[in-house]
Amino acid sequence: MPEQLSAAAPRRVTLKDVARASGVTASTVSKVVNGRRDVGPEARQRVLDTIDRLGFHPNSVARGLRMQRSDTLAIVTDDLEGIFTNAMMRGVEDAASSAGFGVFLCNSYGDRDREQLQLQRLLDKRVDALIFMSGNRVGRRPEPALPLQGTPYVYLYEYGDAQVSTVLPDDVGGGALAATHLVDAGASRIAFINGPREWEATADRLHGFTRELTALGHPFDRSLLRWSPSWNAEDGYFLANELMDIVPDLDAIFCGSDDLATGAMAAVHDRGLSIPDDVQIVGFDDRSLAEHQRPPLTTIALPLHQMGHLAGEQALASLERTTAPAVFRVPCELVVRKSTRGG
Amino acid sequence: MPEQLSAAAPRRVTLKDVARASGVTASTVSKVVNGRRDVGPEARQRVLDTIDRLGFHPNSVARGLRMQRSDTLAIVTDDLEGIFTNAMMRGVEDAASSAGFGVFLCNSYGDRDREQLQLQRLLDKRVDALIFMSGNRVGRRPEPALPLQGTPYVYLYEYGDAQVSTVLPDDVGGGALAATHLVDAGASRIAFINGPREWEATADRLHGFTRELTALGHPFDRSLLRWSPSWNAEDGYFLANELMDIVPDLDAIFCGSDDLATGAMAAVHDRGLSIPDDVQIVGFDDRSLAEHQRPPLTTIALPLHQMGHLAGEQALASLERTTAPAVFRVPCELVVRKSTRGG
DNA sequence: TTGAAAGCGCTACCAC
DNA sequence: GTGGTAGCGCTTTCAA
Repeated sequence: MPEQLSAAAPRRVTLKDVARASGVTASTVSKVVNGRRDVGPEARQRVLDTIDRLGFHPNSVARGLRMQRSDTLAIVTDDLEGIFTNAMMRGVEDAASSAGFGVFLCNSYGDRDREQLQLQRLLDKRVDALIFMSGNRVGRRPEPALPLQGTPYVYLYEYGDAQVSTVLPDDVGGGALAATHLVDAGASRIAFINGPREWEATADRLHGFTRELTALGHPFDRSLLRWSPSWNAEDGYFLANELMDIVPDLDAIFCGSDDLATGAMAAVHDRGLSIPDDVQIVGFDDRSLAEHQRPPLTTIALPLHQMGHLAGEQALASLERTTAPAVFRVPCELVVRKSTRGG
Repeated sequence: MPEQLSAAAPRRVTLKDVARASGVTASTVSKVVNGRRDVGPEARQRVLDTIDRLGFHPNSVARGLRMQRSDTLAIVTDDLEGIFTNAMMRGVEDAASSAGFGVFLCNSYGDRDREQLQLQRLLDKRVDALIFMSGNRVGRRPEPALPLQGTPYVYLYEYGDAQVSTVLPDDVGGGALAATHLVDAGASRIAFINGPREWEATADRLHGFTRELTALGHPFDRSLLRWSPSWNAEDGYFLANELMDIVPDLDAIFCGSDDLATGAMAAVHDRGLSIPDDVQIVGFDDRSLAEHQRPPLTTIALPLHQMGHLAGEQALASLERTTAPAVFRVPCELVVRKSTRGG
């Protein structure tokens, strides 16, 4: 009977195959594969050659069973289609990949039952660590929907009350960045269209913004602050108009999102004013739409990739159980384009 | 010595624990867990109770080793941050999740060496099937960077020359949809700002568009066709202006992307014309920016979630090795908003 | 330096 | 119906 009848799924070569073919036992091959030093040079070479010749690759499942670790991370998110999730996931994947880890992707849709189901599956698969990532909000999240049996986890773009490592953008610093830039660019009557009050980030940004303005000798005129009910362009348009009605000599608007900024720019245009000559605009987020505005929008970039990367690293680090949990505030970055005079 | 010194990572309960605690052997427990019928009712009940009491969950790694299957899919993409990847991934995750499968995420950055590395890891982890997903283009891709050892795979939003199941949007139908809608809406001088020539999709859309127009008794005037060098708003703006210069009585523009349409709308506005009263605009893709345009943009929605879902299902189906590979064209959908008079 | 043996947690075959 | 046994592919003592 021919051994390889179906070429489709040939039996994969195992440790034992290598052992047999190089005239040693499985133990020795295992040692070679794992870089142990207690193997004779000639035996090692023979094994190495055979591995190459046979194209042997260790079965991770078997190794995982034996080692009680799977070299696998998981991202569980409440919104796989959130506008920021992509970039963060790429960061996580980068970090995991560099360490030889795989990453599972789970979407809970923010539903607790679903999260529970997903978590149980992940625990059954023995993932080594979890990353809870929020897609559409920054805010406190409840405990994981399931006791995690000692599996370590970190929060990314969200936080809980547990003793858990947490990765967030530095919103305070982001606000300060906008303030510095606008003052540098010669603005003196500066308004702030902030995002919705419910979002923790908005308080932080306001704080950073006003504090920095004060430090720079341009204390913020609170009457020029607006809390937008949403992050959308429509509200940016409306609020910018409202501001310009009240203060005709307004010369700069800092917006809590690129969408708000887009609306604000439309409002400025509609009055026949020029950006940045009459009014300078700064956005927040650095979504792709920012650079395609006319003029291209100066904005504060959320460090999404770095945040994801850091979360991945922290998840990995948690496996060593050596470091204490911490909260990380990743610096935002000022991206100067044409809607301000700076740069 | 206390058994549970570290509460952090208690030993997990195994099949054997359940067996012991219910006075049967592992075999019997296994049968119960797997819903076998050859177990006595009272034994079954006892086992079930114990499972519940102890909180037993089968170890997937062990099961995977034994069964030679991991209940795991993998997505390998060349662009994790592509504007369409999110939605497709969610579709895949939905399909996988419903079947109790997990999904690995891999980013090759379009780099062949990286893809090779990733694929090898996935094979080592014994994933059951792969989904190759393109993030930023529709086009022929080379063979997988590694012989897949019989692991089945499908293409999503890209295709190769192999005998491989492939999931693509129905671009021909999408073009036709736009034609029908515009004619219904009373347009008679219709232009088409198509995407770049290199993209396979653009030829398909043009074909569907013109064929349908002809069928409707409004043959397409080829002089009103433009091939944009990019998908961006800038080019949409420029080309729309060019078209309006040449044909003053233009009353509709079909654009190959929502970004192109955004540019076209700006051009129309700049001339003091009204949308949709003077000129109707239809986009393509249905990205989130579409519904926030002023007026909100009528567009042809790419069925990204459905495509991902279908790809997931096909990957799952390929495990049964019963169906022949096929290429699927998932219908686009007309989303009527305010930039056209239809609806 | 090498290998025999045990075992990670599970399923399946085949007696009883 | 039930359980003993073997084994999935690997790592790790421990003895030789």
